[in-house]
Amino acid sequence: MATLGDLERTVMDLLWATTDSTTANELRDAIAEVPAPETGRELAVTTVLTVLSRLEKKGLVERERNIRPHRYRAVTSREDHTAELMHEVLVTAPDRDAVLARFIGSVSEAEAQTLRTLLGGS
Amino acid sequence: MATLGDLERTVMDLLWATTDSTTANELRDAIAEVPAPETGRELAVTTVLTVLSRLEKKGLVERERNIRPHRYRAVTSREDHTAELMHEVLVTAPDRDAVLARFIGSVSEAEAQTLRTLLGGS
DNA sequence: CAAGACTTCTACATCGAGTAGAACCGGATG
DNA sequence: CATCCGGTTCTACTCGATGTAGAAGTCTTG
Repeated sequence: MATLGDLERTVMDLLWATTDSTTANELRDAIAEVPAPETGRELAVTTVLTVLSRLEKKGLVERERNIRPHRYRAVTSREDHTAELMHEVLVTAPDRDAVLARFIGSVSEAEAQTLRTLLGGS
Repeated sequence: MATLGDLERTVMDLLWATTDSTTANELRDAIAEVPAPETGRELAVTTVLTVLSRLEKKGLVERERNIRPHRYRAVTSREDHTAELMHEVLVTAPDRDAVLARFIGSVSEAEAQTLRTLLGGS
């Protein structure tokens, strides 16, 4: 299961935050703005590029290589990715129904309502 | 989010497989029986103990220290643990409803049915 | 073709996890 | 009580993932 490090996570969050592609430089600047990193330090662009390459290898990011400042973007939406992860977790247990039962108990009433709607039919 | 290594996972699976507590030695033997590890090798007991300590630190395992061969057992059931993990994943995304929508689409019809039943009321 | 922008290579530190020997501890036993 | 032994804790080493970035290589464009 693809676990992400802090920086990788930050980058993905930024990529997920926009629909269009971004360049490594733009990302470097954006990262500096993120509140999290105590001292909103400026990372070296190469650092960002390394992370992007790793994320690309993990299949989470893809880039346009034909144009010069390569442009990167997330392969899947954050929602799809998250849902996929949840499913991966679900199938690690043999008794899925039992897990779902516990899971239902952990979501808010509003979310339960959403689920009822989604499951609507038959 | 508590990620487990292969051996840690194997140990948890064994602990989850039984309701009563176990000793490090019993676990060492049980691990040797597990098919997975290519060569069902015999690990050193200290290895098992180290893993158990780490799992204890992670809050997944607890032990009886008063008796001599300490006896270990999982703190929560596999189902509870898995459901908890799923929830942790869910809340990493801002738009939970959207994630749930995608998630519902990824479960089998049988599981969807289970969910309908679980969500029953109102 | 040279300069600057951009990318890839290489490298190192840190951390989690697998693995286990060395040292330590507490109860059984002569 | 001194000893022995199973059992536990300490210490340590390796390996892979991740953060981080300099050095070196490669386009682009004037």
